[in-house]
Amino acid sequence: MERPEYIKIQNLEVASSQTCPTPRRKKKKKKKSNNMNKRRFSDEQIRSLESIFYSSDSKLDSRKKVQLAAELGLQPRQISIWFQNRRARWKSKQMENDFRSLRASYDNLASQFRTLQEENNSLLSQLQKLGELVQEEPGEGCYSTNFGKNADENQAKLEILEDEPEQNGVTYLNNNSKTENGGGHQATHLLEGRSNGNSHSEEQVWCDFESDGGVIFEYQPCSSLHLQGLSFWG
DNA sequence: AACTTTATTCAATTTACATCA
DNA sequence: GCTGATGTAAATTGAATAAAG
Repeated sequence: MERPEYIKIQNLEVASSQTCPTPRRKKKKKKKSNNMNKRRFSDEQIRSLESIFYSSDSKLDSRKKVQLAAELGLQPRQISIWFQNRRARWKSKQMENDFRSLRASYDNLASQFRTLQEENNSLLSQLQKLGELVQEEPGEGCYSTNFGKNADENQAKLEILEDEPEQNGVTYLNNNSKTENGGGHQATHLLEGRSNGNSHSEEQVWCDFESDGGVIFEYQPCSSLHLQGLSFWG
């Protein structure tokens, strides 16, 4: 397919009255050897173009283009090019704004995440203290089991509780987790990790918030939230 | 339906000019 | 005042797409 033959602006005679430098710019300079005579549009021309750009939703039909070109003393092709470049500038500005807004919501989300993480740590610590209290004062009741002696023993006791919850007077929360483990198993993991002093169980639950300069956001046990690859600023 | 022509758009790039250190 | 670096707007290029004949 043959490309249409456009008028070459560089070969046009553009009178200095049609396009002129803005007042604050100092007057200069002899043109270069290739006869290119490129001048910035005047403030008045830019004002008109801008106003049409916003009022016509950034597009211009050909009749309006010819009319505008006549009004501003420009070639229709120059009008087309100006709109084209203006759309590109607008798009790039739009992307900047989108980026700023996305970053703000990310920062907000990250801050909430840290708060929840601290809350979680605090609750785990309370849970451990409660476990220790129960161990010191054994009595009758649904939690009369001795936790904390060793991991194997705890695991065995918890499995019995999970297998026959009703008989043991224990109600497990079922959060419809999509993970293979149910809520009872999560409780097992938490207690197991705490009781044998193994901090790795917590690492199974929470992965590192920041790694390799990028950010991975992954909370596995209770939801399927995965925000990965949000490393668009370095 | 398949083709050519014409017109338009966009992304990427080049060019000319203004400004500043 | 000259010069090189830099930023920006105007213009070009090449590809894609759509409408009309």
